[in-house]
Amino acid sequence: MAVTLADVAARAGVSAATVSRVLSGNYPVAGATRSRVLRAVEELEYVVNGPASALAAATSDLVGVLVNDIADPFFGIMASAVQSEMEPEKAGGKLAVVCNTGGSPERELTYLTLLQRQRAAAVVLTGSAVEDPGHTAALAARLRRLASAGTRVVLCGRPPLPEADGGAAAPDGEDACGPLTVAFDNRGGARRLTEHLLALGHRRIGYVAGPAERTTTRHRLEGHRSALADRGPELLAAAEHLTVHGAYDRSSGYDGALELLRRRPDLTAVLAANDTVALGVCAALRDRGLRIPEDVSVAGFDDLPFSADAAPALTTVRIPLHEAGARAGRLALGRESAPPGGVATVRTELMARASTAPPHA
Amino acid sequence: MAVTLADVAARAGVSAATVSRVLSGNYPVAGATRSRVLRAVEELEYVVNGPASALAAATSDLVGVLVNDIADPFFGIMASAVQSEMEPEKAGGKLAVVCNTGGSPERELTYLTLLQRQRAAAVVLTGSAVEDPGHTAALAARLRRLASAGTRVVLCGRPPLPEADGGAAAPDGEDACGPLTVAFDNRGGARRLTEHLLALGHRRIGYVAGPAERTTTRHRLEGHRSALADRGPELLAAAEHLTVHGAYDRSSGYDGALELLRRRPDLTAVLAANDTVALGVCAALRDRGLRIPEDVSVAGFDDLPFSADAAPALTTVRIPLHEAGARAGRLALGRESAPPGGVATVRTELMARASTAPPHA
DNA sequence: CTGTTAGCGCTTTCAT
DNA sequence: ATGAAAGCGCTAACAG
Repeated sequence: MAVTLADVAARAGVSAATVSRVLSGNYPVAGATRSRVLRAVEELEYVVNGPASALAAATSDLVGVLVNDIADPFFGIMASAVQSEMEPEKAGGKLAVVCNTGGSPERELTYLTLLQRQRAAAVVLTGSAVEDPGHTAALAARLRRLASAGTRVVLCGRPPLPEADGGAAAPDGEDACGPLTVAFDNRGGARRLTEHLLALGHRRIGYVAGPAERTTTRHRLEGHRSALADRGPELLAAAEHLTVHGAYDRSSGYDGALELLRRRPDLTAVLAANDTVALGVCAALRDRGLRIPEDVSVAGFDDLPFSADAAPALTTVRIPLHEAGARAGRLALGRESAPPGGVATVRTELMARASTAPPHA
Repeated sequence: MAVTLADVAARAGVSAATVSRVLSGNYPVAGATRSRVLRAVEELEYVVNGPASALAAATSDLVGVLVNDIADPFFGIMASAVQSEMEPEKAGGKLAVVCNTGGSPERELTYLTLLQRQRAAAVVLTGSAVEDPGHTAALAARLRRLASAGTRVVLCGRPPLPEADGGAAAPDGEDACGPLTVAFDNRGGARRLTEHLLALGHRRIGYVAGPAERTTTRHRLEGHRSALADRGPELLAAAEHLTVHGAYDRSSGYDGALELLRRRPDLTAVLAANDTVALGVCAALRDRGLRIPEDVSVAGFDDLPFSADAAPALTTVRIPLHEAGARAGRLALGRESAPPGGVATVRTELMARASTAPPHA
């Protein structure tokens, strides 16, 4: 039915092997032959049969990128950065495909199985991990199997897998190093952000956190609290009551801010889990008749494109998402050597803008 | 190296054929045998070799989703809706993978080739098409080849392919119907939006349009102008001077609004290519000291999640992106019958909110 | 530099 | 209901 390698070979008057060599370009072929083959390919509109070549070569050119929420630019930026390294037009180029887990651990596992089934060349897992022991174990097992099947595994924006402690399987000669990781300094960023607020004079700071069970949520919260703790134990003590949890979306920010205001109407600042949440916080404050930053300061996290020109411009913590994604992509392709220890931590940077100011009272 | 079907067969004491039948579930197998096989699969942690099965069966379970900008929720919402119909956990389930073209026609073609190489079960093209004759022809050819190779092709959020007129190839018995299409009523939406502004009393309405060569841009602009034309030729005549083009992003909105203000400082309303652009327009207006909607009304298009609780809430045109994406997904799977004529047009709905009001003067 | 020859792991008639 | 056997289209030694 479809045109095959053999058809091209026949047309060009060469053997199938020669056509294969021309197409993969990793073997010397005479110039004249090569162009004859290329012409036949053109004329026949031949397109390689991916599955057949993957089967024969025992590798495929698929690279999977798992994201928690494909509708969130946080992930979109990373995913597009990963793809930007793939060069799909080139001969050895890979096809980066993004898979949307929706934040569901089961779906994450499902996609990993599917990618293993496709014998993907690499997989990049982006975004925070769920901290459930059962899931962590299942995930680690899956990733180990992927790795041992020759698929490169890279973590981007999530912490390295916890050490496989316990007397499970002894390291059997294999190099037992976990997947390569591009981690974000969420803790340090959150810490500097809170210090910024503290330096401005704020003492009653609300925190609208992300989902409780995710690593990113925990790290940002820890950074926040460590800054508080340094300032005085009473601030830390009050923090629990000034923290609410929600999803990483706008409505959690809205609801969270309202809840915080109910608990402490004299709040002078609100920190949000991320920029999207921060926008929800702003909306709630505004609806309550509070001005930003005159009455309440607000800050986000991530520095997504819309943050800089929100009204007022949002103070936030910049994560170089594009750079991180691109690096993860290069690691996935093996085009960049592994960082020492397998973990690269990317810096985060405080972006102090108009949404934070000294408290009024 | 990896566990194969044969290993499972050996372990279960059956033939490879039986294991295959159990796994694909489309053939009667005795209950006892079946569970024995399943147990062997479990014990061996067997994962099907996708390429091998795709080669043998001449089909794969990949479904490609092409998007213009993966960092834009407009596409993210559609892509996630398409994926939501795939049931990757089920036996016959597909693996939906999204490919980011970045709006580049070449890349669109590249991805289509790659997907054809993978023998994808279906491909869904989302978002506006570039209206370049050369590219349109190349695209149509590619899609035709895909379709003839058994890949289902669905268009979502873009108009049906132009009729292949001219004396090219005669319809040779094949049913010459183009790809299935889920189109948006951009024209009608834009028309109603402009009528809303006109009804409010606005007469000097700026328009920050999208990239000139895209179908979506053209359709929205046409809708806008047809409403203007109905109100009076002088309004239509002024429209040209009140239109600027830019990308579908926030900064084009910002720059576009500034440019419009330069041309007509007495503008009373600005229509934006989409909600993201509208936010940029708002920012520019605010920076110029203009209040929304007291001094200038602003409206967007798409009704993305953030629009409802922007400040002020954005008047816009709602497109049921999720429903559209889901429908495209079902069409791609053949789980829903084709609409009459192969084209389903989804309604758009005016969402009049706080960012539009009668002009002051 | 190019052709020959085996498979890669699975699905699918065709028997039984 | 199950097994045997013939490919699917390509790659990769191995010759020449």
